[in-house]
Amino acid sequence: MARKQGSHAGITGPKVQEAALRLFAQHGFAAVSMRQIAAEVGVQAGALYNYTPDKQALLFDLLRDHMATLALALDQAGIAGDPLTRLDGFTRFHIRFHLRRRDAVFLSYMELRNLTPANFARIAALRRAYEDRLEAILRDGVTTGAFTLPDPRIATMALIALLTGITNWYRPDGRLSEADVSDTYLALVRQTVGAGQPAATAAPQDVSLAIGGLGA
Amino acid sequence: MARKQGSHAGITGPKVQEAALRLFAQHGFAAVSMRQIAAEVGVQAGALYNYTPDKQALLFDLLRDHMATLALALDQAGIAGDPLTRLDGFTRFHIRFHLRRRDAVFLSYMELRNLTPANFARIAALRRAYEDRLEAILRDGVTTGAFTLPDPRIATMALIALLTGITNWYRPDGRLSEADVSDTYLALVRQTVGAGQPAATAAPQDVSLAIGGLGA
DNA sequence: GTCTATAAGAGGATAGAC
DNA sequence: GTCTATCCTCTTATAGAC
Repeated sequence: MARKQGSHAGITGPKVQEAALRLFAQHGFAAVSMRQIAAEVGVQAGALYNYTPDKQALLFDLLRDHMATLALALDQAGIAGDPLTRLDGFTRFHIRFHLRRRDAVFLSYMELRNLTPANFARIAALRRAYEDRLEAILRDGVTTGAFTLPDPRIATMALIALLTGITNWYRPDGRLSEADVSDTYLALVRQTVGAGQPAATAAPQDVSLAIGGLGA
Repeated sequence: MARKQGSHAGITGPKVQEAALRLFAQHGFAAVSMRQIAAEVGVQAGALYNYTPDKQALLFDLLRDHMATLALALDQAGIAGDPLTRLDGFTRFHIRFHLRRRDAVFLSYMELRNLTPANFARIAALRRAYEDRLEAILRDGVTTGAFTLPDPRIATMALIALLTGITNWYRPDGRLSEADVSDTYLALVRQTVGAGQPAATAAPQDVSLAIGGLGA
């Protein structure tokens, strides 16, 4: 939609998107000029308008593409099974996807305010649809008794914030690999939903082993 | 005495801070002009420079004041006792403080990139000190066996993200009161740290009694 | 598709009157 | 302490050459 119909967008189009994404995330939408983006791409400012009607549309396209990619990737992640298995799958998927798209993640939280109301509504609906995928898992888990949660909707928002917050501190060159982080958060998420180790119900089980196979 | 307009030394300064905070949070630092702030305060743009050397310093002061207020308020919250009690106190404090200062919270996460490196380092140190207060609680809880956590530092970051994320969705006129939210998150946080119900600290003790003092 | 040139204005910050 | 006026730079977006 940002692209003129019938343009033979070769390599410049994608480069514009990539440069805009990086610069908007780094400095903020309003702080980045079209000249800066053009310089990053290696063209003059005027040439950018072959790829976007204006700066606003450039931002909206980035956010919409991010949310669409997220939904598609979740579909393709093949998350199925009992609630705990699906929760594990969602957790790993979310961490992996978001750690690899930190610029887009930051933008999609930060620059919503620069969207028109109509465009904001479209992005918010896409985000809500994603949240609902997690909420469905949590509700199923509560129904089957696998999870203990006071309010599945609140737990959904809490978990997404908890997971997405990784992008605020994780550094690829830090002490932890992505796999380390993913494993650690998997355990935290299980505890958060009350599935801990086979959890509060499991503590007695562990002990029962210690005292001579009384249970389990 | 023969002043063209009234001079309001005592009142204009705070009004500048308030207007800047609101506008920066709403539109972004770079998107707000000094003229906009001045209009909000009710003075001309030039007059703002009686209160700040430049726009940058205005932002830094807002963030530094926010972090200083946070640290002071935490000191005054009188959080003490066993780890679970202190965790509960921290949770309630954090939610209450952050829900009442949403603009400053948003700013302090989103506009760090607009600080000079030196100023960024100062704000980051203040934030780190706050995080460390929670981390100390978690480490104590792990030591006493009250909490079960794979990595207290990661759990700290996870909990702060989980709690601060409330500001992304909570609306004072929504279905939940601040007390509702606080209660629900209290339960979630306890589960997250592996303390389950308040009785979770007691569960191991009960068991240890059952098996003859083998446990803690 | 990209360039140069330019329109039309908004931006931060300062000077000096009062 | 606030005003008006101003400097100079940077901004988005367009026009028309190639």
